[in-house]
Amino acid sequence: MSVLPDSFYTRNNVTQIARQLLGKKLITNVLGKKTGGIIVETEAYSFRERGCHAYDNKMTSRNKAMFEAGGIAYVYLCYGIHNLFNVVTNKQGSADAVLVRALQPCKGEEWMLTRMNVKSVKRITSGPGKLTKALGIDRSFNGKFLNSDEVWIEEGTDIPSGKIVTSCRIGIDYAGDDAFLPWRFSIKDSEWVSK
DNA sequence: TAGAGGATTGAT
DNA sequence: TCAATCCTCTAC
Repeated sequence: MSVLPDSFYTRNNVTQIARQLLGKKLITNVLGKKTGGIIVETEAYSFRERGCHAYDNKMTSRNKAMFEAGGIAYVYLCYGIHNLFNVVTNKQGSADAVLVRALQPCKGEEWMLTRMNVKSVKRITSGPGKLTKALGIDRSFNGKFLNSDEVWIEEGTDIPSGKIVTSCRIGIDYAGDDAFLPWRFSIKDSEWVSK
């Protein structure tokens, strides 16, 4: 199984990357415990629109990872509770990113069950805050390369465009008209996508 | 340095 | 429908 090359991430087309990440495998290796899943839901964010933390090229101590060259992780805390995992894309200085919203577990299910303190693998990764907990991702992953020993993305199944559902992004009402951009992508009929 | 709010979730 | 919970940003 091969890890995605840097050239996958550094393209200047964040929505295409968000679509192509569907079917790929996100894997973490935390304290020797390998866990991961197939990406089934993503959202694209770009500095060109208001839904993005880096809108209008505004760099802060929180979002500076987004301004790095594509191929690293951007992890931040939301609502004081949840770590959200993003894949940084585009070239250095162009702050685009893809939020991973849901996975289909495919590796280390027993560790994920332990982390989530549940007995069934169902729904343990069906949401951006839950999948980071299941995979052991926290803010120490911010800025990590996606070909490191601790987190990486592998080639997976190519999802034909007919199997991809496009919709509006979630939870960004403050973004005005940009909240209606069809930049959320998920695999049709997958039982693993978020609610 | 204080105050407001958020790319969510799960319980009510 | 709402609270949990704390980091981040903005304004003063």
